[in-house]
This record gives sequence, structure tokens and C-alpha cells, in this order.
Amino acid sequence: MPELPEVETIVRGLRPRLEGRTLSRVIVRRPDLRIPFPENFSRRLEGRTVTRLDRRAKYIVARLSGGTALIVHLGMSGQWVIHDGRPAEPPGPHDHVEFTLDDGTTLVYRDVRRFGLMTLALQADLAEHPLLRDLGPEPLGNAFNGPSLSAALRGRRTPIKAALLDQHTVAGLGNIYVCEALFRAGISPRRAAASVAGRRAERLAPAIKGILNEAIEAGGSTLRDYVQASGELGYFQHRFAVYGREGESCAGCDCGGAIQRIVQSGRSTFFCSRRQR
DNA sequence: ACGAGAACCTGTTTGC
DNA sequence: TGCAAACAGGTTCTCG
Repeated sequence: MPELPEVETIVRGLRPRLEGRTLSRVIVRRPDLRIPFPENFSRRLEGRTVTRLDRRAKYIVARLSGGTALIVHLGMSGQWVIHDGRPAEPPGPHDHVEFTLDDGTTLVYRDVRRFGLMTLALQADLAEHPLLRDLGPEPLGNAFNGPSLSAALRGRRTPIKAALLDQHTVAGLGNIYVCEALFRAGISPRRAAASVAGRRAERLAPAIKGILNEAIEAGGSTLRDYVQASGELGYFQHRFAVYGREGESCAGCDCGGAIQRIVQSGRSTFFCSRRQR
């Protein structure tokens, strides 16, 4: 479900409710999500205080007292539901984990498709953790820019669409924002990644930053089941230029083209073949 | 090594 | 109306 702007919005919503709070009780209702829960998951968390909540790519990382870190990925359908007090019983069929805080609030992790994951690590090992160590640069950071994107694309024959979905190239983009960024940069999703290195990468990097910043400002995009931790809906979906707009006329310019939908490596791509070359 | 496609899972929408 | 196929914001494994 969520891409970088949605995860960032969720982290910003959770941070003030979690940082400084102690996990008084952790209930896990099944053995696994995408991967098994670690041994003694609840016991290793209960009694710990959350010292810091961060986002890395589409991962949420909570640092806890005692040197442990909780790593969470929301997959396609993961969401956090905040209850001021105990949630209603019985839990919903997709409410897999329940964190009760020392202020009495409860955070429920709900994930219909179970593509999400939760695992534990030592804070000291986070940079070398297998889930995190190979991720590309944060697109909103200074290390990501035209030259660095160009270098990452050089020599790659895969379509630029696939290269941007690859979290090694740049971390945090998903299907929606890749489509939107390529539209904004005027680059065809079918173009070989290597041919974007150079001048086109100089357009693409700022397009990616712009789209992501605007989406964060709008609280992310709500299509199906994404909600902020507070339960509010994002509204960036109203600003999509191409995503989900197959057949509509290309907006924002007078090229006269229509938005097309094609499938690339099994996923829908939306683009305007007149404007994007 | 690299890229395409399948697999993981459930719910909703689309099409015959 | 009913059922089956297609589709959904992600990641990872296998196969060629």
C-alpha cells in the first residue's frame, strides 16, 4: 500500500504518541506476517521505552531503551489504528499485533494481505541489517540528486520504470510516485534506464523530490485502505496527473494525448506517450 | 549478473 | 444474477 509519503505521514502521526512512551503490553495474534515474528517478540519489547521513531525508505524504525530496534514494513495493506484505551473485543480478523502504552492508549497493527513484516534488531547493527543495508539513497536527502541518480542508472538496460521501483536505485518510491515523477520529468517509462543517465536524470531527480514533497504535504494518497495513524485520509490522490487515469486526456499541457495504461514487469504503468519520450 | 514473471494473501471490482 | 478473472500502493525468489 504505502509509499514513502504515506509512511512518512504515518511516522509523523505516530511519533508524538510513541516517543517517550513505554510499551506495557504487546500481544501477537499469529506466528508470522510476511516473515515469522522473532523469538520472544513480545517479551523483548514489553517494558521498553520508545526513544525515537524514524522512517528509512518504506520502513518504520523504532529505537527502544536497552539497545533494541523494532523494524516495521507495512507491505501493501498494513495500517496502524490508534485507540484511546482498550480496543473493542473481539479483535478484527486482520488485527495481528496490539501494543498497549503506559498512557493507556493502544496501537493496533492491521494488515489484510499480510505482506508487511515486523522484526527486531540491535540499534548498533541497523546500518548493516539485511533489510536496510542495500537500500539506495533517501530521495529527499542531499545524497540524491541528478549526478547520483545518473550514476545509479548508467549501464542498466531495464526500463526506467523498473529501475525506479528497485529500492537499490533510490529508496521509497512505489508504483504511483514512479508514474507521476516520470510524467513530470517528461520521460517515457519504457526508455532504457541507461539512456536516462545524464541530462534526463538532471530533470528526473528534482521531479521525484517535488512529487514526494507535495504528497507529504497533502498527507499522502488514500486509494483503498490507507489512512494516517490518526485515521485521517490523505488527499494527494486528487492531484495525480496519470496514475489511475487511463483514457483521460493528458492534463496540464496541450499535447492532446490520452493517458495510456501498459503493464511493465507485472505492474500497471500510466503515462502520456506524447509528452513522455 | 540481470531482467521478467511468479509467488506470497485477501478483498473488491470487472467482465462474460 | 453469478461466477471467474483481473486487479490492488510491495518485496523476494526462481528461472532463463
